[in-house]
Amino acid sequence: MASTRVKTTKTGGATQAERLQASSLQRREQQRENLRGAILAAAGELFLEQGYEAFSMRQVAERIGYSATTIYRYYEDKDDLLFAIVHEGFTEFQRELVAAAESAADPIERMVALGAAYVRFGMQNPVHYRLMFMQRLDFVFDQRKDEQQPMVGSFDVLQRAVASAMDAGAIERGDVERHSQVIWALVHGITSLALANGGRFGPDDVDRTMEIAMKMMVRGLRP
Amino acid sequence: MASTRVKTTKTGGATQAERLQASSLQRREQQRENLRGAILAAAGELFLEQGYEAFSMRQVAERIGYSATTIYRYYEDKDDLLFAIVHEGFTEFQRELVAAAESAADPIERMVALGAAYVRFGMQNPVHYRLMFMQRLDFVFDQRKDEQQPMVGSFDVLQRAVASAMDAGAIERGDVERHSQVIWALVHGITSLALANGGRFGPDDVDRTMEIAMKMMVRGLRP
Amino acid sequence: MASTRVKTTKTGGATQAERLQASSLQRREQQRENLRGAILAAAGELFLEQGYEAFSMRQVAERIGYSATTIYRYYEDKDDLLFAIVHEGFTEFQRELVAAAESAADPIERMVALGAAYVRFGMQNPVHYRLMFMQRLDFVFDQRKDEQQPMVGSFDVLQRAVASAMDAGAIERGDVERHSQVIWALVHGITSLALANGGRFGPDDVDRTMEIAMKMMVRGLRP
Amino acid sequence: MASTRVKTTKTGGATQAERLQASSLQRREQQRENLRGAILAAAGELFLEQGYEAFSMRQVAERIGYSATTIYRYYEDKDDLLFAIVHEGFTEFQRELVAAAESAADPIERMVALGAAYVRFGMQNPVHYRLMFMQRLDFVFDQRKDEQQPMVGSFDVLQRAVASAMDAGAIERGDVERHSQVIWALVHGITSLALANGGRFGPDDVDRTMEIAMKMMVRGLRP
DNA sequence: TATGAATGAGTATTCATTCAT
DNA sequence: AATGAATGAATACTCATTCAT
Repeated sequence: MASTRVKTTKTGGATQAERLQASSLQRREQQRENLRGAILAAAGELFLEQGYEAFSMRQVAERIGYSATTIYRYYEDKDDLLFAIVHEGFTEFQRELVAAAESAADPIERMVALGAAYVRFGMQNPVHYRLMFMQRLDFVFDQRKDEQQPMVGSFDVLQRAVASAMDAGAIERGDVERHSQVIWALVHGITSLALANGGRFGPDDVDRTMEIAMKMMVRGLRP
Repeated sequence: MASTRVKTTKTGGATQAERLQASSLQRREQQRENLRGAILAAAGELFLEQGYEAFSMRQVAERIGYSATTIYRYYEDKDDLLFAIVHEGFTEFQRELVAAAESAADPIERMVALGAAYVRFGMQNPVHYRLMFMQRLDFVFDQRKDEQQPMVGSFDVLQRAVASAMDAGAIERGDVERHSQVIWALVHGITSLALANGGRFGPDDVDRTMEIAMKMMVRGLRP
Repeated sequence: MASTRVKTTKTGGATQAERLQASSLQRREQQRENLRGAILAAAGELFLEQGYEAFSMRQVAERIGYSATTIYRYYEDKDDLLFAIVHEGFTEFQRELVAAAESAADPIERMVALGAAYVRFGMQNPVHYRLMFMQRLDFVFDQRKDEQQPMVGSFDVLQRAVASAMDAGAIERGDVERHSQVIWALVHGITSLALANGGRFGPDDVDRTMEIAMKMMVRGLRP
Repeated sequence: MASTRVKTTKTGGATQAERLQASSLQRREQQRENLRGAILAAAGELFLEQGYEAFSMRQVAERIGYSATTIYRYYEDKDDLLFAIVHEGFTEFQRELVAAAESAADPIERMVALGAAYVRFGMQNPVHYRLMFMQRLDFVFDQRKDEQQPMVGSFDVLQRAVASAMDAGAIERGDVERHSQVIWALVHGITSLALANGGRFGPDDVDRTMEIAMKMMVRGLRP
């Protein structure tokens, strides 16, 4: 019935019909984004609780109280939904890396800050990290998806830091991409081992390990 | 016997039951006593061919020509069997690390040799590496399971190398375990990124990346 | 508009809804009035490409860039749409039979020409033939649906040829309808076996078989 | 418990254990064949009631009161089960053709008897006929399955009849296989049209049509 | 006139595991 | 020591169709 429509607006301007249509469209868009978001959120939760293997479309559907079919209106298939989670994760990841990069003016300090931010993200979002960097690393390198590519963007942040450190003479000159890979490998290694080690590898352990690692990195790359 | 009847009534594509019956004849050649070993071997092969997700008890059973039930006599459940594969992988891994460690007298060279051996193992046994270090890293730290612990043993090899390098004054003194972790993290990071990157990360790339990494490590840890 | 937002948040593989939206722009070119015709054409194509089992309303809708719901405005349900395809097929079928009938003045030659045209139609429109004469033969005899009945019309062409052959004394007198049925059965049998046999029954085989069949028919019906 | 075992046998001869094992095996075989048969029967019924499209593994399972999974112990997949139905049909079909062939000594009469038997089978087993000759004609020509091939066997019966009619000079000499195809096409055409026509094509109609068809065939092939 | 949203029912198939023998 | 039988639960995904707007 029209009752719901009346609620939304009532003031002058355009034709009533036009206003109705416009707001109706907007509402639909809103609803669509809402549900899309709700699915994503539910998927994230489920994934967090049950892990990669147990994650299933049906359970996501049940969690939001919609039929399983409905999900397919919003996400093409399971991979598409998982990809969305990964995408979300990388967006946040990139944000944190950028913030870290901006937090330090000194090239060396910036690199260290980036390393710390990387590991911190992993420790604070273990489920996402696992999905992003361990279970579905294929998404990261899969160019076909995602034009904005926060995956690549994240790596770029690191690469730029390395490049400017080289420019500043803070570290020895060399292949920027490859040096970045080495640093990435180092922090990724620490993070994934820490995550796997679960209980026995507390925040303190990570900090102390990182201290050694960063020191090694800085001294090892010095000109 | 009635058994032939079954064959005649049903032709063409074989039923599960029939496939079992057929392979049952073939299997007598196989050792009876070390059926446990045969299962493990078959499981390893299957795992290598199909990967973690596709690995299934039924297929292992079919491969050795025993009923699925039989496997449960030798391995408690799927995880138990997977653990055995991991264990086997670590045994080989340890062997290669030990060989690498023995190949070099100089403490620094030994550490570099260990790093190279680590990465080489990953590149040459990608399926096992993924299982051991990425998919089921939990096994590594799961003390309850393994008494001989080649997992821990492998790490010890590294730790000893680090310790003796410190003793020899080749690298700065410090917490041996933690330094070892950093090195492990570095090579693990490189290996897992290389594996994930699949096509775009050929042997040459790995070599070049390792060159930088090892150089950074050596210089970074120098007293 | 918010519509662009949808596009940006979600990238890569398109959702159902998005694919619809995209093709919706494209479709304006299409005729509005004879949307019914456009649907039919798309359905025909799809059916031809995918076959009976894979044919689905959703895919038809997607192909013309309208929502699935829209189709239901023009066709009651799936069967109704399929019936329309069959109807179309029979219209063409009748056209070809009529042409064949008119191509020969001699009564016997005309019957042979009809037989040849029948089989040719089947070989050249295998998908439609299967639908019309094998999968949904029920449509042919379903009086309720069609008023113009090109199905019946096609049969009439044959019946008239038989009748005039009888009148001319070219074939023995007898029950026209029944004689026509026999001839229809003969050519239908040949066509359907040829279609089913797929690869092994090439055009040459059909020709040679038809030669025998037509000769048998002609001699068998001679007064 | 042993109680069930005791029931089976109790008389002398071999070791008790041996006897037990033997009868136990036999019983199992029996049971296996029973269930296999029960599935096939249920599948046939279901198929008969619901038709090809609606036929599903789940429903077959439900009908016999077993879990869906169980069926897969006896039939590899849906096609395998359908094939079994077809096979069963062709076995009966061949039996009836052979009986018809043996019922007549005269070559011409034999051919007519075969034609009649063919059509009769179709009219009396419409569902099987449809599956065998219309829906899954691919099974008939699919060499890979079924070594005994009652499909091919059935056709051989006809071919032999044609060959001996030629030898006896009852029909004109010519390509046996092709002549057989024509005859097959004729009776298949009649049968499938009769089946499709459903109500309006009663047994009498079929008889009268066949009368004309057979007469045409006999006269048309006469030397 | 057209549509977006939603659904319920259904599909074949696979899996790890248990149990009585 | 080994097995055949059986199962329950689960999976992703597709379809025709309805309804309010």
